Amino acid sequence: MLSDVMEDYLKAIYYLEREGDAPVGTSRIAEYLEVTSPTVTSMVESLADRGFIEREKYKGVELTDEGETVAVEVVRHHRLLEAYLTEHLDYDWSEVHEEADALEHHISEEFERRVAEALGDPEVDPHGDPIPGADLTPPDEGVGTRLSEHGSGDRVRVERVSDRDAEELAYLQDAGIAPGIVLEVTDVAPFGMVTVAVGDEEQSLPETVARSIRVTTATGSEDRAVGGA
Amino acid sequence: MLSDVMEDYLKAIYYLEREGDAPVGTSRIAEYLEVTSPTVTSMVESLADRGFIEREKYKGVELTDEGETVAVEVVRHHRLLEAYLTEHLDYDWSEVHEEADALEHHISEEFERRVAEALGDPEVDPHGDPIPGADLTPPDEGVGTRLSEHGSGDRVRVERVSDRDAEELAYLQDAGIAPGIVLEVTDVAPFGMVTVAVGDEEQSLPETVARSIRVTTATGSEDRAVGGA
DNA sequence: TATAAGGTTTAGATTAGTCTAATCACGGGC
DNA sequence: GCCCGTGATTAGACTAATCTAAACCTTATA
Repeated sequence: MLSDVMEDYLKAIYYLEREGDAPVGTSRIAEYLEVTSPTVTSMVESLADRGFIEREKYKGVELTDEGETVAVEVVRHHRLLEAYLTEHLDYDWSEVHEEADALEHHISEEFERRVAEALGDPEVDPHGDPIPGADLTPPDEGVGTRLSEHGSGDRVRVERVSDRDAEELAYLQDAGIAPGIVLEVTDVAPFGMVTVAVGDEEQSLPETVARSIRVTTATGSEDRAVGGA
Repeated sequence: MLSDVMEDYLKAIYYLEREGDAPVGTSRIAEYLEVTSPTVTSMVESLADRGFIEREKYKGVELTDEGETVAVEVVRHHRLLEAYLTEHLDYDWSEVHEEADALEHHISEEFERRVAEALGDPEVDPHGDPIPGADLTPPDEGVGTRLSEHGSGDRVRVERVSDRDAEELAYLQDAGIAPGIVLEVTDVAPFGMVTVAVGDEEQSLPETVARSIRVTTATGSEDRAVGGA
């Protein structure tokens, strides 16, 4: 069996492959998981020995198909749990991430199945992240465009926000920005600061935050500032 | 923080204190947790150092108040999970134990609270085991008497069955024996083999199984072979 | 093209949890 | 009251995951 820690490394590599360039370097993994580089080096050696990643020394790593399947299963667990906690245990979408992180390694196939069934096999979790299907095909993680790529006057619908940072999530929730919400970019200032109109309110978002929000162009029929599923 | 493993040791000592004589010896813990005696010795040293147990060398161990509180919290998690899985995720009462064992160490206070609320703060889990309250006062684990102590003609109501052995549980479920069921002892054979009438069926139970079933004397008003909550 | 900077790996140590083999303690029976 | 068996502990080793400090590649640039 695979340890929790190994699963965490595979999940991290999965995210990092999709977020930046491949191959994924030691220090990016180290930063993401909050461990030191030598720790990552020794861990990726084991993962390569066990066939979950391809590794080229001094270059970086890439998931093999087998490693990707493991990562996708953990991601499926995570996102199903986020959806379940929100839908059936009255959690707020901004606070489910940590709970899901703790539980994702410890649920059985049976549990996964029953939770998926209770939810009616949803396609996305409360943050708008796609939930991989039971066949563990990697989902398309790149829906829409980054809010940071838009300019003044664009009306967009929020598709997806990052679930990783609790502080950021609390801020977004407070600002009324969530998946399904339609907003309009009113200004882009130096350093990428983006100002958006959400309903009657204006909010300014630092570039890092705007980059982590994925949006699609809003059609005229959609209501401003009204959330959807 | 306390590791999963340490929590498992405290939970094991909690059960063993209530099941047999105190203090609890090394080999009983070793057998219960399926590890070797030297492993237990070294682990109980750490637990004693950290104040969770009193230890007397060559004699055995006993939980301190602090250790007992930790054990009771884990037990609360376990039993709430068993109840939740049965009630809300359509699990069968005979198959929830392992899932609860895996999850009990990883749920937050918040999760515990929300699950308890969703269930309406139940007093017992699906096996009839008492669920400790949020204040973590140790519950009375000794309800009723053991089925093995009864003789021919006794009509009793099943209060509680052990949740530890999946095979035994499957057998009992198949035999129609569950908490709430009323049955009548029709025979006690050598080696403690107990024969009981459950509805129209007769079932013979080995002594070890009969000892793990706790019952109370059935009053006339109760229906035979009809389960209750 | 030589070198310095930045990232990566090696070396060596630490902690937690486990094991086997060997030694030790305690209590019952002669 | 001694001896022996059962159970407990000590001794020593191993694996997984982590760290710090030091040595090592790679690459960009001067």
